[in-house]
Amino acid sequence: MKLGADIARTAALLGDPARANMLAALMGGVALTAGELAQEGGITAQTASVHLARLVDGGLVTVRRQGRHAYFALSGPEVAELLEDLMSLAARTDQPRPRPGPRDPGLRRARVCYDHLAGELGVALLDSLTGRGLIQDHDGALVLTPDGAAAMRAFGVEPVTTGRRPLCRACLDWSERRSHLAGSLGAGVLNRIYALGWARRVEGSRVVAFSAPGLAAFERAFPIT
Amino acid sequence: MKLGADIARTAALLGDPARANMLAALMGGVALTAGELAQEGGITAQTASVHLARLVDGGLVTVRRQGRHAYFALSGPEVAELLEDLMSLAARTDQPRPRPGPRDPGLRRARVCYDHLAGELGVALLDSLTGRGLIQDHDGALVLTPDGAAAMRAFGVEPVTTGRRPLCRACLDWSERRSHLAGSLGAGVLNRIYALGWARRVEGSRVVAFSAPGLAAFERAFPIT
DNA sequence: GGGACGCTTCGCTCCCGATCGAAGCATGGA
DNA sequence: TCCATGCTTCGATCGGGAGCGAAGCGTCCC
Repeated sequence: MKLGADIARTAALLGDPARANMLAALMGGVALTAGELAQEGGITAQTASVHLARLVDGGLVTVRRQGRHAYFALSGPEVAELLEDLMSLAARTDQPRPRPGPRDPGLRRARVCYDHLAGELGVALLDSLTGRGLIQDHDGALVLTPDGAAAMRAFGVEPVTTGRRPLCRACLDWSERRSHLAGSLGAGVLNRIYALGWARRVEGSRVVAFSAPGLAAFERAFPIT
Repeated sequence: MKLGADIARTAALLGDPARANMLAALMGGVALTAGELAQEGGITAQTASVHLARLVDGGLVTVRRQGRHAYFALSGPEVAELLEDLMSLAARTDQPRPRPGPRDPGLRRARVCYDHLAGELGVALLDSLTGRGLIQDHDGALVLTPDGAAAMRAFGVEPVTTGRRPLCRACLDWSERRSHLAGSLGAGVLNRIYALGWARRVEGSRVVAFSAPGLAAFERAFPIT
């Protein structure tokens, strides 16, 4: 049975703490340079270089070289989802839970999960959409209703499915233990939130910082019924 | 950023070839003894014992001791899905594809994916259900229609959602590169197929062997439209 | 009870790979 | 042109853990 070798080769890439930390940092969705990732992993630049080469070789990460910098990013949403699943499973597993979620209140409140909104506000977003019948939740399978498509267009997001990526997808929120909205629609909503100026990314962190009026507008647009 | 440590700890468990092979063997859905798993992993009993203890400790595998035997099984469908995702990602990654799927024709034809049907027939099953409007596929999110629920009851499967597990779920078929039906409904259908005597498990393998009349009945029950 | 069998624990060896210092090699700016 | 910066390659060290032989321990069967 050589079947497990494929699993092992990929899983081993995720099994090193330094690499896992670098990948976790990349879940912010932005590309980072080798130096930044070395710092994230708590290792020197030489070591990081070797690790990153292996991640690229394994297809988990893509690299784009610009001048004397090398920018690394996750190779796609599937990788981010795999990492999220691993975190979920690891959290479920730890009976003596050493860390019931991010300690940082900002991270718990609203953060980026690859390219969509996670945390309390991410869960609230999906709750609002399902509560108003704009998205139907069939046992974890999310379906955008016609009303929902109209509402999304009114909000400024065109509900189109890009490539093989699902339009809606339930992503288990690692801190909230409930689902938030992923998929291309989730990415579109977050982009729209940026475009409307309701929130912005905090430099060097996964935190999404809402302004006071932005938060009010968000709660008006996605009320909890 | 100690966040990656959780990922690494769990992923490292999957990153060893011997452990990965044992887990792959457990994807057949049946519990196996430590000795059988040692053989699957290509290692001695002592080494397997250590590996299995770590898998149990990591929450990926459960153990049930009966007499002088110890039966091991995956701790749940999430683990099987994680393994399937890893295989998918590894297959996508390998540009010079050394193995475009299982070489065994029986495995390609019909096999067990934890507790539901995979392979050509598994894909055909879902194709039939979606083609006849019994299941709607919204970008990978599967929804059983009222007609579908009636058809399932007529077939002898009660479409109930058990616990937190989704009723329908699209599971990317590793050999076919298309989706087949997972979730509790997928498990129910396979159980019904066994109960009807259409097919049976091949001892010590993931192959599901259909009898000639069983295959004919299957194709009559789930016709390709 | 005695022996066979299955799993686990102990002790030891050995190898892979993670790590870093130092050097090499590009790019960009002065 | 010369230096600073960022990334990569080379060489060497070192530790964790995978592996097995041997022994221990519980269970089943005669």
